[in-house]
Amino acid sequence: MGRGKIVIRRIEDTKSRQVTFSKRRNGFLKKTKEIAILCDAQVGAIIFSSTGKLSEFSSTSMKSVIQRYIRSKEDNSQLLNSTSEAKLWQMEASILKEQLETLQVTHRQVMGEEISNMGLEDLKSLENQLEMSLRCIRSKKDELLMEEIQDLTRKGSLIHQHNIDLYKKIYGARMNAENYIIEESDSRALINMQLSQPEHQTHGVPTAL
Amino acid sequence: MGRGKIVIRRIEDTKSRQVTFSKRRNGFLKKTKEIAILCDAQVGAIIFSSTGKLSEFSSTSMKSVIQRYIRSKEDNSQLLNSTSEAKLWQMEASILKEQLETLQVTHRQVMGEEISNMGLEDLKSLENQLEMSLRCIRSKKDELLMEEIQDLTRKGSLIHQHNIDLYKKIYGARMNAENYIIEESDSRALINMQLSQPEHQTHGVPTAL
DNA sequence: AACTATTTATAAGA
DNA sequence: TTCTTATAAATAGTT
Repeated sequence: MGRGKIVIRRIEDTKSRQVTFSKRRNGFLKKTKEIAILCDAQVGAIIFSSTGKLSEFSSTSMKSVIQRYIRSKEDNSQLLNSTSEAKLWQMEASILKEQLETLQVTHRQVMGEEISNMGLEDLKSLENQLEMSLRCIRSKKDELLMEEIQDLTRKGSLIHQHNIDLYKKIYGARMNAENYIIEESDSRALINMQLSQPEHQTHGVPTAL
Repeated sequence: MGRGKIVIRRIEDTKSRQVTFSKRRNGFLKKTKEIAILCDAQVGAIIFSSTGKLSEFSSTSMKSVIQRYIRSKEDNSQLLNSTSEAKLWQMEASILKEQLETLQVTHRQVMGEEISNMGLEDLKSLENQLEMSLRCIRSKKDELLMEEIQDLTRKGSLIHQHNIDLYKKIYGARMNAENYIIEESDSRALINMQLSQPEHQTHGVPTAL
């Protein structure tokens, strides 16, 4: 939708983030109006830019949209006094939020982002940890590949056996040693063709049978 | 943006209004997500179809968007009664919980744990991602190491220069070429001793000065 | 803010 | 609802 394809991830450069924001905000608000009019829908859209500026559109009043929204979320469980219930959920939410934020930072670091402020020791231990993970993951991957290979080998043997049986049926007792050897090599070629279908990236796992 | 141009007015035919709604709703929610991610904006979008079905997207929790919206309107923050309040906090908690759990699973996978149920493709892409992270982290580490080396080199030069000055003071004009060379080599040895203090694991970064 | 080459969304049809 | 395809619209990169 522009000169080049982009991936949807946070634009790091502040300037271009703001430019993109104001372009897309226009498009977004336009789309919001259009769906409201075309489809006779009740919409409310609220958007705060990263600099904190508010933009909004609502087909009816924003208040009515929000109130309808809240009503639609209400179910029929009213056990606690709603004020204390609110407080309890609020506490729960704040705990969860904190956990989430901590984990998000860790995760970004593990993904190699947001490492500018990390010290040498932290980087070293992160590196070691990732190396360990990578070893686990590769070994699991190799395990799966080996399983697949074994599976294919088993299938190959079955096909091979089947071929031998077929040849026996065709040539019966007349089959001599010379014929058998020739035909066996042909049936092996067939098996190998069938086995070559799944494409693998190998990691020291021999694909040859 | 389609086989033909349309004018933005209510689609009278109920059937095609609904079809258009569900197509445009997808696009709308997609755009909402994109602007939130790309531009680091806080967005909330609420949309009721003409049949009354609710769809929504919010970058943070809808509650927090609505609350920020209400605050930004700078007046009666008593738009919500405590029942709605409780409901919104409950929603917030459940969203956070879900996010946390998802991220926890991802994180354990990245750490090479809980990979038993992963498929080959997922393992491959995880492996690639970790390799990329590792490259980022190592390059950051190397950068820090290089800085440290430069710093030490600078300090070393200063010490060296200081030594030369001391020798000059001691021997003054009497200093001959032979002496100077011997003493200089001694002062280099001293510098090298001081530089060898921090223990590094090297990654293609030469430690030799 | 404008321009424009591209990508993306989607209207119409199946 | 989902897919396909021709076309309109949005927008990324550039000026």
